Amino acid sequence: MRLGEGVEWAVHSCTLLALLPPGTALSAARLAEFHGVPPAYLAKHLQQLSAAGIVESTTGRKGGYRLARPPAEITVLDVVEAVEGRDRAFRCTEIRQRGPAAVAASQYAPVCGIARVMHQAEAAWRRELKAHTLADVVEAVNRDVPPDAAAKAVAWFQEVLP
Amino acid sequence: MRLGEGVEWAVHSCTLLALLPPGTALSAARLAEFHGVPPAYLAKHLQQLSAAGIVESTTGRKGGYRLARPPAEITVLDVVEAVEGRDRAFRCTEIRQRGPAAVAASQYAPVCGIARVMHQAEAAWRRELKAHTLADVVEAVNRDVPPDAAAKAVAWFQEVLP
DNA sequence: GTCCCTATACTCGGATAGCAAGTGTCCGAGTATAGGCGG
DNA sequence: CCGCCTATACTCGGACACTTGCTATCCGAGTATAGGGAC
Repeated sequence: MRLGEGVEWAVHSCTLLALLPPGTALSAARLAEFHGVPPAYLAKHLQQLSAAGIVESTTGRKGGYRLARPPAEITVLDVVEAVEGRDRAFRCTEIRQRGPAAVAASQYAPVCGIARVMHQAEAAWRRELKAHTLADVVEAVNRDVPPDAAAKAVAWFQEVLP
Repeated sequence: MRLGEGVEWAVHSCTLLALLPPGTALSAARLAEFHGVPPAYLAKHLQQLSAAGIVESTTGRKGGYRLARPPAEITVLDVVEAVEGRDRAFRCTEIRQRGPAAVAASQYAPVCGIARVMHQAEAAWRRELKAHTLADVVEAVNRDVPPDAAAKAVAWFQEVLP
């Protein structure tokens, strides 16, 4: 099981967007520059966040991305699902209904006992991600970020913002 | 995020092996036949289970696979990790230490706040899988399996076992 | 009848192709801006 | 000096290659078995 790099980039980008002053926006190129990742590829994931309604995009000269809702109303699960999709990681192919012991489909219980366990585990994973909002993440980052890095970030903000 | 089909096959196969009379074994070909899956590919995953010490293999004419431990001492997590690997799904690439706000590596907190959330969620997933043993799965399957399918399975057992 | 030997058939294990999805990149359509021009 | 218009530069969005890992398969090494033969 593997999560794509885009998940990490998306959560970091949303965290940065949460720190933006109201009324301002950051372009995909700026976000990529700040995180040291390929601009074109990050743009792809920002499009997914935009399609999911998590960020809003404004085109034109001073355009860019900004959060579509307050950070406290965006969960980490929202961001992860926007990038990684809403499909389940474990896909039951109903192999219990195949082979020499198979009977009519109507005879089987609605969900396979094995799939039930896997789905319970995934539900726990989602529940944990849903319990943390972007506001929580911002708070944690503000508490852990090195003072020097924070100062550099503020300087960079003042440089790139109008 | 996607789990490979092998996970489903492996758990089902282990469940079937848990129902075997002591002293008997099932070959990869028989397991594949019972589940209606490609024999050669299932064999690959059975090899992984064998390497992980979950099943034991005996070669030769009446050889095959059998559980290496009692079903109550094998968790679903053991099986999943054997097939899917023990690596974390979320891999933190430390992008917080890149870009214009980067400072010396020693300044940063040991784990990124974002990675911590992702790891907590994965820990919840693992905890849930670890809470269910093969014995639990066998019990659930015994409760849910259609009576006709159980009868067919017993007949198939008597046909293929010596 | 019993024991031993050999040939066999079946087993696992690793090495080998094919394909889908994630990864990475590019260019075109559209828009708010900035400057110049006219009034 | 003020307002309008146009050209510009910058933005997003979707369409196009490439690499990694999952999917699928095959063949070779090794062994317990089953049968036959000798004693």
